[in-house]
Amino acid sequence: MPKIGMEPVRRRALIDAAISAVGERGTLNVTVSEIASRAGVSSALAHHYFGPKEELLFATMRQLLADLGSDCVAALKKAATPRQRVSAIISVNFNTGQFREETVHAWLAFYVEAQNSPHLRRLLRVYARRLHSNLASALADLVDRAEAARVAEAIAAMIDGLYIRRALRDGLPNPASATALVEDYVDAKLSRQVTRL
Amino acid sequence: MPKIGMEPVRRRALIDAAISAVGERGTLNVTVSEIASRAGVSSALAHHYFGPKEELLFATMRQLLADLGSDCVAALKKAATPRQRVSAIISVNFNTGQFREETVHAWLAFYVEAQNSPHLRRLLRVYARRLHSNLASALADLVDRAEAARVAEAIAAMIDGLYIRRALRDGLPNPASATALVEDYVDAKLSRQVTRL
DNA sequence: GGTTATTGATTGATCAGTCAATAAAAAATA
DNA sequence: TATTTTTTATTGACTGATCAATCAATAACC
Repeated sequence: MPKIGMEPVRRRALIDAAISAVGERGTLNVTVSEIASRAGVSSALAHHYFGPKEELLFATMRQLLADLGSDCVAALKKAATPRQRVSAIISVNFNTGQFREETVHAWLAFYVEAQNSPHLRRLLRVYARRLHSNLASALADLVDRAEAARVAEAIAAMIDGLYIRRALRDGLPNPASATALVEDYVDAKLSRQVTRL
Repeated sequence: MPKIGMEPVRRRALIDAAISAVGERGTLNVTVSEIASRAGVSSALAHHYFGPKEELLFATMRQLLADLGSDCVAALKKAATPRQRVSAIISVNFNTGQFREETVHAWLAFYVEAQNSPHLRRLLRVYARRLHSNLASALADLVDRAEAARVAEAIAAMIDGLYIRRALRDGLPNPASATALVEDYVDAKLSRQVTRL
């Protein structure tokens, strides 16, 4: 059976399995066996490729971040104006795969685990900073720099908060209304400022 | 040694110990022994009073909610105008014991656990609904009803989001700036509306 | 013959939950 | 009042389950 070159295939399968297992259960308290069996392999193989369980979870988090990152890059590429760039970032968070129930639960689980694990914490901070800087740089063209930083923080908080509420109430804030809520905030803020473009 | 009438004392001590254990570790994955020893008793006693671990955690969550609730009632009592009532609610979330690092971590942990436990989910939903209705009723005097509901949702999301970010970055959004951010949003929204009061 | 893929079986640790035993307070009974 | 009985408080020791991690063994590849 051993076909060679299996390593990348298995790694990816295990990570995908981990995402779906964590997402479905809503917690990082999933067993290695559970993940492995979803990926169609034994738990021993999971350890063979990833070593300790933590390592597999780190890889999973990195994958989640990478997915969001590439969605974000793609969305920004299509945006022509600064205001559109802001909308693109908001939209990515609510309208791509990110806002699926499963993914939302996984994100939340990782957020909590980051409290314990400096490594996970660092990964999440990278995401938070990138989100913030993307927003702030788009906003910097629309309002003054200090205000841009503040608005970016508020938008980011609203996005995170809507994720939590999405996870809690069963699917209540749907993508469209979540997007509308954040956009409305942006409009409210921008309408009081002199736009530079 | 057995002094009678210990039950309420021990229950309270165990709940307090649970809050601080969960808060410090940032996860509900604390052992009954850990909680019990913080409370100065054996794990067997914890089981004696609360039965299964879950029950102790439910009681802990209920305590957290009750604390927030009474802080909220107290703050609302001092508010004279609708606008002040909105501010009071915002301020409670950021300026009382609620925004301490420990408490924030505990909240987050409970949020995640609620994904698995319908019972916890119900408890949290009560909190979310109360927050929303408090906000919406205050806002209903300032903007039209539909808009009030939307703004309330946005404020609630921002509050939750700032909690997450507070938990993630080490203490970055301090109470004052968190409050300012939300207040600024409220002002931005209200300034575009005809106030009725 | 060395490398890669794969697993079943095993080990060791951790924990939730139980239980029998101890002791003091309170209640019942003599 | 003196005694026995019941109730309440408390724990150490134990049990059973769960799981992460290891390892030796098997087999295909090159």
